[in-house]
Amino acid sequence: MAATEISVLSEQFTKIKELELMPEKGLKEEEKDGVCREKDHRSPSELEAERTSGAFQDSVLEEEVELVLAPSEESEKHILTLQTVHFTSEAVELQDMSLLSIQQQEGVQVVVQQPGPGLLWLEEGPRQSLQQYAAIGIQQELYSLQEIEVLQFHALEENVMVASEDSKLAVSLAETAGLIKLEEGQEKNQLLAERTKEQLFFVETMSGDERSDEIVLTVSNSNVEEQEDQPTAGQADAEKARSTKNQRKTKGAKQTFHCDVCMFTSSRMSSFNRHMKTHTNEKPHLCHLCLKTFRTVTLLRNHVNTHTGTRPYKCNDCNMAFVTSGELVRHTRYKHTHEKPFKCSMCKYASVEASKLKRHVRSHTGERPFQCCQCSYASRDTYKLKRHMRTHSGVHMRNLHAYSAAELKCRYCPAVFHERYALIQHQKTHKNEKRFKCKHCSYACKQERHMTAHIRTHTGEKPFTCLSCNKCFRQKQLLNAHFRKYHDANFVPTVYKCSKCGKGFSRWINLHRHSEKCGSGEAKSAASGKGRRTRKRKQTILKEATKGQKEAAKGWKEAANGDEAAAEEASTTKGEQFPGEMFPVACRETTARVKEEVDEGVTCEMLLNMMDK
DNA sequence: TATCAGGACGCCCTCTGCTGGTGCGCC
DNA sequence: AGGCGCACCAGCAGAGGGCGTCCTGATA
Repeated sequence: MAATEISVLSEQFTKIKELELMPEKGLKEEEKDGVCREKDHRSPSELEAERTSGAFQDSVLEEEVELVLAPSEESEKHILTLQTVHFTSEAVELQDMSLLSIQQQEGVQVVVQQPGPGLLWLEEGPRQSLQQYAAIGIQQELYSLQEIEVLQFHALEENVMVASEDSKLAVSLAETAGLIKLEEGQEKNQLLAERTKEQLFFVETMSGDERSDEIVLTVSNSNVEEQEDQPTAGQADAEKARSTKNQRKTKGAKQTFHCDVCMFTSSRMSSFNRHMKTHTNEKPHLCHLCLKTFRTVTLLRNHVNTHTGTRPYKCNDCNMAFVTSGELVRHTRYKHTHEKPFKCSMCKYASVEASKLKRHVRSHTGERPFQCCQCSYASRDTYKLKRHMRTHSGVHMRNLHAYSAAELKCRYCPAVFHERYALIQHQKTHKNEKRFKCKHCSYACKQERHMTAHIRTHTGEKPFTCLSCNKCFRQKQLLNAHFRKYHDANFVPTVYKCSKCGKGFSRWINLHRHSEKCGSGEAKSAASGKGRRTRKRKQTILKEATKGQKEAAKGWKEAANGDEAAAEEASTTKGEQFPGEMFPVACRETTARVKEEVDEGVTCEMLLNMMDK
């Protein structure tokens, strides 16, 4: 193949600094957000740059350009990074040059159009001159970008004859890269190889082909001085943010702008520009009430509304009001319409918000992405991890005991603190208030559920009935403990065993009491064993329970078969065989539950298994 | 360019279940 | 005195509801 001859012309030259492209299938090196980038494929050493070295004089890298080529509508994106350089020489030869025009916006964004096949120029003013032309190559040997699997770029040191291996370009480069030479006369665009700083960059595109006839370039506004100076962190972010990878598709098609900092893409320049501001710390809008700053006027306005209490969006169904319309819509769904558009595919759960469904799904998958850094605990959402972290006091110390210049106000009273821990402790004094007071006695407690349970000591209500033995309890946890102990064959009780005499105790405190007199240290073991009286009693209960289970199961089975009357009769009459007046009620409820589950496909065998447990 | 509508994320809360400790009274 | 059941309580964790805030697509 013949080497590419480069004709370079302008004072300002746009150099292809780096090429990143999405290759054909199977060549992907990295794929993110639909963009696959080919990285760092260097040229072979024998590349010979036959170029217009004289045209390159004192070139200076000035602007960085990134180019995305869109060979097809939606699929692959070819990304180039260009840099503009300046040339003192105005010796320009335009023959064999392809032309690209660049519309520079605010010195940052550049969109490339293609009036001609290959030359690229900057459209900085109303009048274009050769000095503004940036060269992108051309020559006789042309290659289709679509067929380039590996692109390699070399910079040619200006005014230096091709001598180094690095500057031996094009042909072998192309060969190595798998370029396929196009026949002369085939319609094509070509960005030409360019020579500067011992690197020659080139990229070739096809023209007359919808796959390549539109290109978008973005030029950063960085300059040599900025590059030499160490920018501040914010500046660095901003500069990085300005470096984008853009894409322009076929005529009339949408452009896509890619953020180089995050995975954001947008087809709108305005949205893109607005997004880029999120990568800077620029917050020009100041709240005159608290001096807090905001990125946008809208955010400031919403914030000021929190000061003034202005909540323009009022709920028609209740007295709630909100700052934004979205809040009102969401509130309406939660409180009034109960519309839950996000439905779980694995259960009946539905939620108002997508994030809630996402969180819920983790209960199915078991995913626990939030790992505690101090123990093996992992949670399914951030809040639980945060709540868990309170159990690690060292974290606790750093977060809670640092001095806070800002006043930390108690949410329940006017008290103010400067230490978060003090605030929390103070607020606990409010929370620890025993707000629930019994109207029958002097008992008071902090939790309503405890008061509910306490009230039952006055009313005698025992709403929790054992389905197996009909024993009633005031608290569900007591019923559960009872059921495990006497009706669950798989239940293995914890036994606290005296290490001296071997006697077992069901509770540690009893062992402790015993050990004080026995002279042994208390030991905890899982050995079995109960008092004789207890064992005998348990055996009796189990015997009765087994009988009751069989009868009840019969009723359930009949219920499962659709014979509600028989089920009712079985559940009630058989239940009367056992002491306690609540069994029939409980059994009826159970029968109803069973029927509901039968409707969902639970088999009789499953029910019997449930009963056994 | 400003604004609206809606999504995404995070925070905080409640409800609930479970476990374990403690104290008391009865057998 | 030992054994046991019950009542009460604290603490942790699972699940989900509700809302504040920020961001973005669409549009006037």
